[in-house]
Amino acid sequence: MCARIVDKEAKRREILLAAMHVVARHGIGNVKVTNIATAAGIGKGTLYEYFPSKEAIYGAIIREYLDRAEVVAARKMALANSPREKLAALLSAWLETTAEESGDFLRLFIDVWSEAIRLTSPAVAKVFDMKSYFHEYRAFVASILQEAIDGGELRPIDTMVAASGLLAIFDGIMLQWLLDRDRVDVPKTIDTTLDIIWNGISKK
Amino acid sequence: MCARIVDKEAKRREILLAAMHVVARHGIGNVKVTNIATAAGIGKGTLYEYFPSKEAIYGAIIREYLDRAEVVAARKMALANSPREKLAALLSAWLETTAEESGDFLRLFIDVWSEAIRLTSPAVAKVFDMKSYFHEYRAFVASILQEAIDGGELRPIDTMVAASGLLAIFDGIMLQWLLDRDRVDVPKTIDTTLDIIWNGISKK
Amino acid sequence: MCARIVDKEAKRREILLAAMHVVARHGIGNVKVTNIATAAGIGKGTLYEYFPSKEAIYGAIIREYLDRAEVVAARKMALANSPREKLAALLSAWLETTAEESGDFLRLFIDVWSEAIRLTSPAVAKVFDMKSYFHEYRAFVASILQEAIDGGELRPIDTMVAASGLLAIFDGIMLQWLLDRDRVDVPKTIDTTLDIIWNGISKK
Amino acid sequence: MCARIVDKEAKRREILLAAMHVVARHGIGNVKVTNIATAAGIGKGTLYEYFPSKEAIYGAIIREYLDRAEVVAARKMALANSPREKLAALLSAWLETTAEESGDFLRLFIDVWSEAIRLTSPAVAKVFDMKSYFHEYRAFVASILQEAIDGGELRPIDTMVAASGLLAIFDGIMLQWLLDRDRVDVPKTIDTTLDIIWNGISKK
DNA sequence: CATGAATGAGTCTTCATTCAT
DNA sequence: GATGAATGAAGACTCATTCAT
Repeated sequence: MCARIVDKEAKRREILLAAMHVVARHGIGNVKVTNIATAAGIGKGTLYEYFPSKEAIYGAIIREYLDRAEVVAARKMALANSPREKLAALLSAWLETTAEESGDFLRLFIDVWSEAIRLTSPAVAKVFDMKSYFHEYRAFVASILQEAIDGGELRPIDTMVAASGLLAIFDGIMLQWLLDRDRVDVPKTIDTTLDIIWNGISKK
Repeated sequence: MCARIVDKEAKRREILLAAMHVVARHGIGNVKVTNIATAAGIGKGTLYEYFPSKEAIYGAIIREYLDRAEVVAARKMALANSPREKLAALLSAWLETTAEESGDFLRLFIDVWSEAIRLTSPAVAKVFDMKSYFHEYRAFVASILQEAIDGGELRPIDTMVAASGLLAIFDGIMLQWLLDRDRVDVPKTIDTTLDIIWNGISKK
Repeated sequence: MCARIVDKEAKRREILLAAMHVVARHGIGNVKVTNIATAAGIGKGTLYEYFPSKEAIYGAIIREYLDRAEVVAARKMALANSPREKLAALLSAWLETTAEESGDFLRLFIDVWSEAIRLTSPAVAKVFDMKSYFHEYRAFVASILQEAIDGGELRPIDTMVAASGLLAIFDGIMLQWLLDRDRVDVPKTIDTTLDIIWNGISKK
Repeated sequence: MCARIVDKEAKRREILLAAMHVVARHGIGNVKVTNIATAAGIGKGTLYEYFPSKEAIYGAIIREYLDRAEVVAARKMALANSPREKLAALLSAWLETTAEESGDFLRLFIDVWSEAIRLTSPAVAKVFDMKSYFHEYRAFVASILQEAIDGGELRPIDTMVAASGLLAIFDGIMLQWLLDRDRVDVPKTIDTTLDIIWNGISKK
């Protein structure tokens, strides 16, 4: 008696975006389904028409967050002309995505990690395999480094290890920013550190 | 004057250690007081004889974790003869502390960060000011770098930024290890990365 | 827009009435939320959809009790033609209200006082200021006495003091009834006592 | 191994007095056994050497409170020369007892009533039968009135009813005082009301 | 399709009582 | 006799999920 034609997929996305905002603002541990429903402008029950559980929403949020970063990265990397620029593109893509919404997604960042670590959550695990995801990511960064080594730009090093270090820089700085937004100049820190590292492994 | 004799301080510590294990294993968000009590081999009510609340236990855990790292760091740094060695001492102190207890404290690591971020929790905030703590830590690392610069070993750089980068690398690597213990070789990664960085900012 | 239709206000009242019975029967200090929920024929959680806390229920009960008395009193006083009748109307209004529900509210009576005293309970205090309430009540009774004095029916006395005495008699008799329902004939006691008092302050 | 010779009865009384203070100060519902033990300067466990339960302490407190009033009343009544004076002696005895300890026992008063009403508490019921107690008290007051009637001082009335009214005055005024200590002048109110009543039932 | 009222399992916390020393 | 550490039953409250409308 209350029918309404709706593009399920579009609405699902709408809800997801609302959920992202709520999670970003309140932290993944403090979000109630009511908050999300209200933010999405729908009833609590409707939420369960689009997501099987709260956990599933979390999974989708993480997925979305990572997807966004990937899209931005792809766009930026398309414009990069050297391995050095590619790396900078990659890191700044993450930075931008995380800094979106005036930094509210920053909270999401740590929560992504929290969830990533607790592999106990099956609903999140179902969405995708974080472990593999990050491993592949590391391998990708390593391949960029390898490219630079092959090009004679960098001296031969363990690329996987260096890749870890590089990604670590980003992750770690995000953490610091999260804790103390006023005192950490993220772009500058990333830039300087990347410079240092690049210099450290450059051939000459 | 003839009551059961108990070293309250010792028992408190015992409970704390049990709690650390439980938190490390289950994650700070999934711990129930019952778990802790059971792990400590005591009744639920007894817990409250030693800690005013669950939150207070969390605060004490974080305090303990950081204290341990500090003690180890102090010991290691006493043996260091150069800024380079001091830095290595510092980083490996964190590494060791985090890796203690067959790696269970690793999980604690991310939870420390999680808690650090949710400044909403007053019981934890009361224990100490995380923000200041990490700022001072960064300043300390910066002073080591400055020492190296003054000694002519490193070229002049923004030491605070470089300190951020260094700590970030460490934190980030921990995160990666946390996610994928098998594929990330932490000591090697830290060592290699530190090498790279040192090389990157060395004078020559 | 097609949810279960419920008159929240009506249901709230329904729950309140159930709560009143439970409190009247068990005494305000021995009531568990489960009792109230069961009595109201709802789940524990549902209670909290209508009242923010147990304390708030108490506040609402007290409010309800006093409101009832006031309504009855207003009705009765509208029919009173003399100060003497007004007083009788007032006292019997309290009597009737308290004796309602086959005397169960009698117990409520003492609990109202108990709660009134423990001003520590903010949830109850928020509902209304007991102190002022009873002061105004006393003043109202005093004004009736003053009316009788002005009309030459009573000799001049300290009306506030006499009002205190009058209300005290009523309260005290209720207490006695509460303790020993069989041996205290409330209407008769009130009537006789009011007669005595009126006689005691009548001009002639 | 920790023997100590103690006059059990004296110590029991000591504890009781401490308990009275605590209950008077905090209200019967907010007292913890720890409070009482601390106030009595003994350990929690020791309490149970002298009283079988918390409830039993309450019973003893009520008993003590009533006993005190009785002692004072007996002393005062011995000096009274007329029924009128006897009644005044009786009421003022209660007043003084209740007003003891700068009014802290006032709280005890309402709690005595509360307990009296909840005949559910067997531990208190065991100490004495409140119902009979108050009935006998009423009968005693009635006998004083009868004496005055016999003496030709008062006109013949239902003495039990009048006794109820008289006691009610005291109880009710205590309640009012409890609620609003500043605005109720207890001695004056009792005096005035007694005057009124006496006048109301005096022969001429 | 949409809803939000209803729910009860699950939490933290309190505190009277016990009992080993 | 004295103690206070230990306890667990009990109670207020939360919230993800369901389902009647």
